[in-house]
Amino acid sequence: MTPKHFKRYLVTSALPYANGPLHLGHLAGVYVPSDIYVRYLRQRGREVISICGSDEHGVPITLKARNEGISPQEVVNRYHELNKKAFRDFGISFDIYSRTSNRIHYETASEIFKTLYDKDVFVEKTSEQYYDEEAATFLADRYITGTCPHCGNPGAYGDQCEQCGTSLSPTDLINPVSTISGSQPVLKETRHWYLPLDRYEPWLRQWILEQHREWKPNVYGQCKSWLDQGLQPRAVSRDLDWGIPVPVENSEGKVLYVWFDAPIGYISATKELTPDWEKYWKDKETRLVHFIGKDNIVFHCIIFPTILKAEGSYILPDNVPANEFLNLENDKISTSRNWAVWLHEYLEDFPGKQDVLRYVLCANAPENKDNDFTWKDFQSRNNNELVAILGNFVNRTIVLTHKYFDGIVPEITALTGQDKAVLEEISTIASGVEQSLELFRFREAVQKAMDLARLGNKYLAETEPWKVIKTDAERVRTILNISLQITANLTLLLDPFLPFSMEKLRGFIQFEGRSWELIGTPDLLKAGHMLGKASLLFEKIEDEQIQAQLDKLMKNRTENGETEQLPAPKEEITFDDFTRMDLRSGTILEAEKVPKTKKLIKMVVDLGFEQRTIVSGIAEYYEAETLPGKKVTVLANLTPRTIRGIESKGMILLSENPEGTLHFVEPSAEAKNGAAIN
RNA sequence: GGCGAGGUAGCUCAGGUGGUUAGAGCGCAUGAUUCAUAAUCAUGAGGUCGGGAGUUCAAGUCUCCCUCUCGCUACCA
Repeated sequence: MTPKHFKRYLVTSALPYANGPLHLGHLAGVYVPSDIYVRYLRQRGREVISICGSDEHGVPITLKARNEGISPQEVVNRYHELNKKAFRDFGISFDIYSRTSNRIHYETASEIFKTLYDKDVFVEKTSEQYYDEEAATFLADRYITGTCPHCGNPGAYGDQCEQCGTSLSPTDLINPVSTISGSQPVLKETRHWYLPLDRYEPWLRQWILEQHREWKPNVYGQCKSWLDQGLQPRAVSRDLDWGIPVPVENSEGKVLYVWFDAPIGYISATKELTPDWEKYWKDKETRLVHFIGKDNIVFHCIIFPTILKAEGSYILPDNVPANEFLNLENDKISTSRNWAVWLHEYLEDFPGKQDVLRYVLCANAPENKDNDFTWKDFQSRNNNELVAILGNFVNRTIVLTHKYFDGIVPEITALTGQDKAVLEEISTIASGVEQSLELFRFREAVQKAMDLARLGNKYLAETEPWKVIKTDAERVRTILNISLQITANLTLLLDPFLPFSMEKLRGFIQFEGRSWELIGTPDLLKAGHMLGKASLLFEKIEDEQIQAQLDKLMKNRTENGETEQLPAPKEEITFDDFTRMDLRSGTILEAEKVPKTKKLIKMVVDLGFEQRTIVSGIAEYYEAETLPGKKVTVLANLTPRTIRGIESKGMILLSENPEGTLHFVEPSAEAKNGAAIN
């Protein structure tokens, strides 16, 4: 639990995927916590490096490139630079921000693959996958479209139908079409290498479930869930032309699967940073910590450690403080719906306020469960905490010092019991912050750190220097000296959280100290020291600014919202096509939920000429008991299909709203059972 | 359906190994104060700790059942 036995720290932050810009969810979940952590460690003088970079391989990038008519490299170049700049702008202090399209990464990933290959770690398997004969290439799932077997959407992708949300495999699609050439793909055998996670399961159980019980509950639980469900071998290669070529013979057209090479990017980046990289990756006295979001838990807790373990010479992560997700104004952040706050846009609207966002995201970080970011909360934390508590204390201290002592730190004349208690309290607060940080409890840490500013305000309120000055100027010297010491200590204590503001504050008081170990020192500022020029540390955020952000979000929502969610018009058909469908009016006689399913209801429907058993996935929208007597439209000549052991003869027609709710298409009351619909 | 994570004051959250009147911040009310960006300080009101049963001298904290939210997974128009 206590990290004392570690000599040095290797901190990694999830490599952002280089096919889009960063939003505040990324910052809150991964980069703000990791940056606070490494800044704190540096300040303590610990040996630490912070590693990050762009993850630049994988199918989505090739798709984006294809859509825009540019090369994958151009896509990743664009977002690598954009995201690198966003991190820099927000003071995320990586020691290196690398990228997985670098040569050194190709070498590192290839080497590790080779090592595992030579050790016979992989299993080779042949399977059938779609192949585009015109383009002479295997097709990734996303490159295949076809008709969804479930909802009939003709534009479903090979991995998922975006209309009904079902996840698919390419062979499920009806009439599959290659999006590359438009031709009909054929199934062809292909050979791939698999990482046999199942063989490492006993070891993983031991290592995680026994030896890392201290991991956060959400992380530990997620791992347990995966382990209990049983691990399967996972393909480490793919047929694709964008990525790291599989470094063995007879592997033309095959690259490493992006999940295999991405985490190795941490290693390559370390190599790029320092020739001394091995002491970080191979010395047991290094503490490896991965900061990630919850979507990455399986890769960092199960797959990557398995790779490292199989390789044999690397250390394993000591902790993986994964955060949950941040919602935005009560809704999931969504890139495709443009429901997000983009980092570069934030800085345009709130220039110079990166610390405000860092603060709010830390204080409200989704550490244990999904959390909600609202602009109103952003405003109130800024106005009530940063401005009113921290900024205000600093300001009143500096203003009083200028007013009474011309900006020169006055000397201590005599210490009262209260003065001593306040000075001692500084160290107590600091050690509380330390404890929280060591346990990755960042929201608690920042809360505790702010207590020092609260203490300062309380001290001023109780000692009332503005009153005492009229009767006892000597006493005021001590009071302001102590207030200034608190201010100087604040610059140290809050620096990991608010680096820009503390830099500014150091300028206000002309203080140079940086070391964490100085915290608690009662004379950081010597008597006679001249303060610098000061201004306001934080400013209020007005309602109009908040409303503008809300309006911007709502505008985006209506623009790419509901209308685009409606399915695209289908291609024209003939009357003949239509008449092939035998649509009938019917009435539900019986209905019961199919046991052990979430969505299925089994119904008996009266079609006049006969009674049919039909299974339908509507249990999430209708109670079985309410259904008997309901009139429905039935597609009567659909090929029967056995679902959960029940033969379903026909299909009940339902309308589906953009948000996914289902509603019966009901014939009017006069329609008799079995009446044809045409 | 299976697995996992959650459901604690109006809001956001803390609550090692069960033990006196369940905590913090914000919000709210009242009072004090004016050095300060009408900021600050003090006091107070507010909780059947999702519901039920059980173990125990004693449960927010352990066991079981139920319920709601989120994630993964299965099944599925």
